[in-house]
Amino acid sequence: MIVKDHIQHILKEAVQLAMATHDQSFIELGDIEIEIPKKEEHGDFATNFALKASKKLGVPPRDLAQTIIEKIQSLVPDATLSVAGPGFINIKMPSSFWQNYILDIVKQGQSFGKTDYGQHKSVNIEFVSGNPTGPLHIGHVRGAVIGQIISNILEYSGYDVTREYYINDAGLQVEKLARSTYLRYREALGEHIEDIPEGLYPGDYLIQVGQDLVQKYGSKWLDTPEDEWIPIFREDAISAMMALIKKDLKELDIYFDLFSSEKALITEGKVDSALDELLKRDLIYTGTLPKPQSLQSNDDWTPEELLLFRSTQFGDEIDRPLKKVDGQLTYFASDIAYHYDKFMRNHERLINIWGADHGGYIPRLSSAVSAITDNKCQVEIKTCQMVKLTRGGEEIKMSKRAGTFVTLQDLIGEVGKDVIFFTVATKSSNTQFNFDLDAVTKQSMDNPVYYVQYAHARASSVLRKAADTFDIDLSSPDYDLRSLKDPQELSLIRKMSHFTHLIQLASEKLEPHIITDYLYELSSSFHSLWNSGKKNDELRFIQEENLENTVAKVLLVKAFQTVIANGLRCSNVVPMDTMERAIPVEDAPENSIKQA
RNA sequence: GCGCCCUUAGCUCAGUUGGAUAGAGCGUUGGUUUCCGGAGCCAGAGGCCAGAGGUUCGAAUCCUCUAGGGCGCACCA
Repeated sequence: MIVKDHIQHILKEAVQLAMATHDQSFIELGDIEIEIPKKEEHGDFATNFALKASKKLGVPPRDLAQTIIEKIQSLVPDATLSVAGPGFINIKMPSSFWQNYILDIVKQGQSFGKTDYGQHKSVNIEFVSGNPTGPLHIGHVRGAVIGQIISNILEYSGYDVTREYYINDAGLQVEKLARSTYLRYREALGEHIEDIPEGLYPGDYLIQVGQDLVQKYGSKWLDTPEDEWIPIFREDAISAMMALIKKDLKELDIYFDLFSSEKALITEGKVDSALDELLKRDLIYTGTLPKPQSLQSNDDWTPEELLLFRSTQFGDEIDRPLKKVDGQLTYFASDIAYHYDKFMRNHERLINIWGADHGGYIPRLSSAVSAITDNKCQVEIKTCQMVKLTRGGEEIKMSKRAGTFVTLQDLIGEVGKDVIFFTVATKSSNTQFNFDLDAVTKQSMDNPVYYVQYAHARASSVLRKAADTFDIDLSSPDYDLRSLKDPQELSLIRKMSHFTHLIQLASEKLEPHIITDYLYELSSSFHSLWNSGKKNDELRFIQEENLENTVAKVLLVKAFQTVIANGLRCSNVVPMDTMERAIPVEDAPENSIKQA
């Protein structure tokens, strides 16, 4: 049960009773919103309903609020209610309500926070999808983190989630990969290769692949024509690159349910049949594009006949090509087929996590998906801005051309997976932000993820100590929780209760930072309560002379630990029972990320 | 030139879909160890929410314009 929903239910009933009192026939008043006040003086829950409805009903807001309050009181006799300010209704639940709530949390354990809000709808989420032309790098990190956490959150919210990686293994880029690999192959056979030509992939990671191919084939391909070795080298290089990428993903604790191949889509004829579908709907024609606006008026421009999709019918600026002049399919064409394929696999929601640099591509794809699925499916595309990597205020530039990019491996080596996840997730995905290496390495002690981990470890420590000191049986059905009456304790429980609806909120907005921010705040309340135990013995968790109180406190700590652990798991961070695994500053690895 | 996104404390960012006195961390100033882990806690300073209009009981949030930054604008994926 989500507490907020429960309260909303009660409020709804109270409003209906109040309407009768005011002699109003039913009027459409919209949703009754419950909010959790920022200030605790404003109670556990609040609603602005009276403010919103007063005009329609012709009753002053405070009067209306008073009537509603009386009705709520009759439904929940032991709640404390008040009218505040211009007409807010503040609701404060009795201590016993919160005390009993921790039993719910402890009982649910790892399931606490899960709901069936998503009704087991099938969601497909596609993310990372880096080209199979090299290892993952800093440009992929945000999509990886956001996609993975959103997947976790959606699962918690009761969706059936399929994590999918789309491999762009057709087209020009993988051909360039094949050519680059061929050069490394010749190099491994003793030939001196000056420089990897402009436009090919110069990265060192292909050296090993070249050597492996010599092991596999010997000098067999040295003097053969291009069209014989290209397919071989393409396949072998792609699988080598995917092995690298999968290794990167494994280190981030990201596992995909499915890797889909663009090439397979084409060879299986799925692209052709998707285009047929669009043709049936009269959305494809052969025509010419207008002159691009980015060209100057005196630039050369020869219009060409192309196969086009009528994306202008859906608000796009121009119609978009499905085939190139030479008759080859465009990436767009196979992307339509790919999304159609996902739809045909019975996914009800299609989510894509993209870099902001693909923003211009959204209108054409979403219009194509709407068209081909007859509006049964709307693709949801979440873009995230690039992460700017800085050290000491200086930006670390990357250049694919020069091969000077920061790999994900470098980043993991320097700051660790948990730090990456938490740091990236804490920012809302559509803002630009600086990932400052100094801030997360030199001062790693102050890093938010350790703060949260420390709270979890502290809770674990209390539970260990309690088990050593007392023989506590937490399975006994009767607890006296009345000693949990301090405002700090009740406030902590209240915050724990927010977890479930924040998971839902995060799953609606597709925003991981809602969870990581929450974990930080919850941890802060716990650390604060802990320290209050220094001054006030009654707040100490373990009270050697008072078993009854200790049991209550231990349950509180257990509940707290449960919520933090669940939240960390959502954030793809493994909860720690001790802090030993954290990297001390002096043992941190040497800086492997150099200024370009 | 056109389109999308962004602008909140010195720095990095929140702000519960229009609510109550705009909040955290870092940095800074001061305090805090008899103790279940001090990687913690408590207090202070720091704001014209980029700027100007508008919408209404009420705006950081919605609309218009302006300034600054990011991204995109051919058949490359």
